[in-house]
Amino acid sequence: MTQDQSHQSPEEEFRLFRTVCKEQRIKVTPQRLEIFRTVIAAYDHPSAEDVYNRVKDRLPAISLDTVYRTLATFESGGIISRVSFCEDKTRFDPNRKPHHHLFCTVCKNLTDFYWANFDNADLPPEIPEWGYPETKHVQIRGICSHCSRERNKA
Amino acid sequence: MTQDQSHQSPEEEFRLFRTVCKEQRIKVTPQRLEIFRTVIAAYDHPSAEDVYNRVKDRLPAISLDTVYRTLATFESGGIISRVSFCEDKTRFDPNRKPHHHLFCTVCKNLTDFYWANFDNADLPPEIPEWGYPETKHVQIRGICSHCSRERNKA
DNA sequence: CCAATATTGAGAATAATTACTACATAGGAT
DNA sequence: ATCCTATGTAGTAATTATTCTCAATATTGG
Repeated sequence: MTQDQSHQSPEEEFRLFRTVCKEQRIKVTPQRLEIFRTVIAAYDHPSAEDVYNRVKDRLPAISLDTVYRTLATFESGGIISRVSFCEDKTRFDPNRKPHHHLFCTVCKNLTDFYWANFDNADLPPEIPEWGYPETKHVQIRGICSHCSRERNKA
Repeated sequence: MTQDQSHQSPEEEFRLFRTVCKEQRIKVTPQRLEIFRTVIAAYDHPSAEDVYNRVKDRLPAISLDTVYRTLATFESGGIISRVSFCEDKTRFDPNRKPHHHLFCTVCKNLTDFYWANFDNADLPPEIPEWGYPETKHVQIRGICSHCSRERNKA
């Protein structure tokens, strides 16, 4: 619902990016910077190809593979996460706060939501038996209000 | 955890299958019967290719495409569901009870679990604003006890 | 500034899934 | 029970997302 990605000045953004690169021990390259900017500012859970198309405006020579590789790097550094339950492509998510997902099966839009009660709830007793959970996510699929209205028109 | 797929006699299985086909208005074919049997009895969330390999023992001429199409048919008829958040292939799930998933990121095994408290909990108030939910699932990723033990040996 | 090393772009490769087509078959009408 | 037609099937080819290879290039610690 609320999607308050941090929109900061280019200088701040660049400083943040340098810090991140230092932490992850990866080199600062123009490609990575643009991908970082793009994905951090994205509100719509873009796919790798979406990111590629947006970045191409500023770096026309960039390759799709670089985007894939960079997103994977950012993912393993914990800067973004990967959402793969949508029907087709993998999509990327810069939201670092604990959150959950609403997926509209008609327009394929993905929306974040927060649910503190769930986050704090005790897991069922069989989980510790199973092993060691690292992440827990709720995924709600349905039809968003917009698509539902469109559908009722027809 | 507990995976009590109904293991019934072949005759019962066949009767059930005929009923299902009648309901869905699809033809009874040997291919569909074998796929039905296989997937209903599966305890491990098989991929389309897994199902294909199992069915081939009984129907050596079957094509992978038929398996894909049949699984899609069964899915739209609500007989099985599709789990696509695993890293690679889509996997299929014959469990019709409300349930959730544990995914081991090491061995890629997928385990069902039940959580009535979650199923009955009220959703956060922003959901009705968003639209009309149809399904809600919890997905827990982590390391299962078995893999954790293996890892500690090394 | 330079050398060591990581990263990139281009195109090819891989893997999962779907489309197409000609033939076969199930099952309702007769 | 048999015929007819819609539907399903196998085989092959296409598509789509993603990853690999490798030579050329860029980055950064010293």
